[in-house]
Amino acid sequence: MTKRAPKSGPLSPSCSGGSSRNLELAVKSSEGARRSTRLRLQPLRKPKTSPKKKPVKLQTKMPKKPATAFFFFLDDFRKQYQEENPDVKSMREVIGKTCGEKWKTMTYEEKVKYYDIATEKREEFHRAMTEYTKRMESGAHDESETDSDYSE
DNA sequence: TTTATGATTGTTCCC
DNA sequence: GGGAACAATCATAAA
Repeated sequence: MTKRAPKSGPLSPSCSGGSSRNLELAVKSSEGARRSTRLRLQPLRKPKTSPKKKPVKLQTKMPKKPATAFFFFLDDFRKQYQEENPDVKSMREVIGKTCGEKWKTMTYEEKVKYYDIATEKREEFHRAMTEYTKRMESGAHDESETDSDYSE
């Protein structure tokens, strides 16, 4: 267990009239950006034999994957938890489980604001990736560029 | 000093 | 369709 949970849909967007539009948008935009993302998400993937951790910086210019709704909730939850439990230092052990459990008990209406944020971020991510892909195809993937990025 | 670990769910991609 | 990787965070451990 503890592996990745089966793909249980993040609640049907049609369940609520709240920001279902955003969710629809996300679906549409992802469909369009899918091809583009594939171009640059490929190098993002590490070989299966690689350790679990991220390669730190494969391509600094590459936009990172946007956080999911759960992650935005996690961020909120973490701050709140820190305020309520300033003595608890082993947050990494508690937050994950506690937040996960609470997430499951939350209603769609409670979650929808986080889905909203995640959707916006995802759209930004897709736009950034489209731009990035264009630059790559234009031959703008200069190594010195990634380096100079630091020396701004 | 630097990097990996763990714990969670959602999203995305490849096979 | 399903499996796998990666996204954030951060105290702690290990190299």
